[in-house]
Amino acid sequence: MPRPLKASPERILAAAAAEFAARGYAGARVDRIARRARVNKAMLYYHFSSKQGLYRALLRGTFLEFAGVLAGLAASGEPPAGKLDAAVRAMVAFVDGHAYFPSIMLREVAEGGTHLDAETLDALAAVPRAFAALVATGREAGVFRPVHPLAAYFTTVAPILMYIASTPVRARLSSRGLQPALSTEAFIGDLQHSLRLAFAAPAPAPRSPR
Amino acid sequence: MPRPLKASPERILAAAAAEFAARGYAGARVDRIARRARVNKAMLYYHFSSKQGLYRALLRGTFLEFAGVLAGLAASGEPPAGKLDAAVRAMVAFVDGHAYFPSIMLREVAEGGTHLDAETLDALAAVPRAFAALVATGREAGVFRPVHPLAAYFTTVAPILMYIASTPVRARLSSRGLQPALSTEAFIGDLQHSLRLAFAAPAPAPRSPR
DNA sequence: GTCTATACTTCGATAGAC
DNA sequence: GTCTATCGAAGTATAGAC
Repeated sequence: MPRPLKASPERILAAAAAEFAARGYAGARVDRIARRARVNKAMLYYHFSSKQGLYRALLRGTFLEFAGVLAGLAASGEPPAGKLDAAVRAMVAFVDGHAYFPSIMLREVAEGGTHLDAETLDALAAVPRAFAALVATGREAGVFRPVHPLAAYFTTVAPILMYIASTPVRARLSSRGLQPALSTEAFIGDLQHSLRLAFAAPAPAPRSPR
Repeated sequence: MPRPLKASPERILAAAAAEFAARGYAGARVDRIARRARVNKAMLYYHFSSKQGLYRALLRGTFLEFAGVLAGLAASGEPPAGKLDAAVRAMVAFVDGHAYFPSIMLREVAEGGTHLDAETLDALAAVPRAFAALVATGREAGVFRPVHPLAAYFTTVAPILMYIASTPVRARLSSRGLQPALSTEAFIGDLQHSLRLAFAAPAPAPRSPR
């Protein structure tokens, strides 16, 4: 294996992820990305042709990977309530390996998808679609109430993204005594509990009470 | 009233809100803000001294206003479950008058609060604090289960912010047939329903069943 | 308070040698 | 595939007259 670490394109993508997450598309500097990736700017443009091309390549790959994880869960044999818990866990786990994901997702939503082309939009759409498939199995099994799949998606994903992405702000607020602390484990537990209750089909009324 | 419309500082704030929401802090252009506000750049700097100063002034005011709305709800005499519904409605209504709010909030979270000074952080912290007060009244009344107030805050606010801010992306996805439509009314109804179930204290087991 | 004109800086992108 | 050097555009901010 003569290749020392990672090849240039991968190193560039990793550096771009950190930079875009921390500063946003407009705030990101191509020079900084190149420096972090230990390549020069010309190399970066050689592989990705523009700042925009680099951004889209990064997001397309990330969206598809994330959607793949959710699709795997939806197709698993577990009972639906367990799939929901697993989805929450899986999203948090995904973020462990892709620390830049929440920030970039939040930013792109806020930006209205301005920087995305058709191909990247397709990849983005795969994420809620995979989650909807998961919810559908619960509805078909009669254990979830009839929530709109997209409403369920936002109710599940948005708190996770915002909680994780807000870690630095929450740390600042906590250290200044402006906000109580909340550990990831406690948050995940609370959220899983909330979602189970939120989506559960109402217990059927007993046939003859009393 | 000789003054034609709004005074310069207010027009500048309004223009800044639109620009920062659409493009983010780094993407926002002082020239564009000045042009939209129908003042020149020098005027803008005269009133707000810097791009950063303008941004902070805008956010501080918005955070305090939003926190004020929630604090008013928490202090109302309504039953807690009704306060929760009202909080969801109030957040959506707030956004109607402050269309820029969701994008800016999402962006600032993603950015880690980098652009905020102590004073603006104080204003930001007032928002979850007001919501926690609302949740506390429900817990004290015994009708909410013991969720962490901050977890409840994220579970409530994040879906609303993301749903609203994602309107442009969702429109693009819907029009390309990549995603089902979801009206604001349907979303709000689903979310209110979900949150009522999610936070409700479990019904006490009947003393002597059968 | 309001304007025009401009100084100074930084950024995305490329040319061209190796 | 990799580098150095650099160009032109665009950005924040200010000077100075009114």
